[in-house]
Amino acid sequence: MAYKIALAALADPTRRAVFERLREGPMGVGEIAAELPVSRPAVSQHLKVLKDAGLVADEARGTARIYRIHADGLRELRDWLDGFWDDALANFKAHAERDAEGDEQ
Amino acid sequence: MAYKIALAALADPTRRAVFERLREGPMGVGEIAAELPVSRPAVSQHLKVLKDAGLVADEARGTARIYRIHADGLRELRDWLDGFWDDALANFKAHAERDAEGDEQ
DNA sequence: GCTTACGGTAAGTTATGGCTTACAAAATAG
DNA sequence: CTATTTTGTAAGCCATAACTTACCGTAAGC
Repeated sequence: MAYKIALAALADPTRRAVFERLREGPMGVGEIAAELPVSRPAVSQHLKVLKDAGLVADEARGTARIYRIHADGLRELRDWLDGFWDDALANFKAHAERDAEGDEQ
Repeated sequence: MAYKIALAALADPTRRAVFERLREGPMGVGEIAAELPVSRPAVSQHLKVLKDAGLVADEARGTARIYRIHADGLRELRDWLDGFWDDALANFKAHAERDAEGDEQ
């Protein structure tokens, strides 16, 4: 069910840039915003969405708030995608076999 | 690069419903729209987006046009997601080790 | 030939959401 | 205790995009 929220969260380019920034490791909000073409509040709003999607986790560190990539949201997205992957392969196989049958007739 | 388009395509609930409808197998536009709460032109527009994302493929069948799930878009999305998955695990592991170090001091 | 069925496209409307500026809250420094 | 740093939140603006109705093209059937 949460894969829907994760998909919506990762669809926005800026939000995806925030997410990819955390690939380098955990860091604070200002640090993320420093190399992005949007304001710090915008980054804060994006992080809220990513957190609700289970894609990032945060931790208080003094007055700062350190964000890092969280695996839960990624797992839900991966599981949903794998289901489609299997269906797509089965679908392709069935389609190929149906075509082969048609050729024989 | 195309995973971005695939993400944006699958973010919309209605478009995802169209896509999931094709899980049952290839079918025409009207057949898809029949059990969805939107008009047939809306479905047609969604299918165009899904096709541009490499998520579906179409085939002329008389006056009808049969759509089916296409594996290419799914593969790009899966590959991108797997990269994040690996990084997230490494990130988690490094974080856990750093915490353990901190406890020993 | 004309009609019917099926689908793509155009134009216009409306709602969603991403961005900015301004402000408030909380923890550290001095 | 005051000032500074860091972040979250509110209000408002504006662009995007999802949907509808209306129309056009195309293939089959009588």
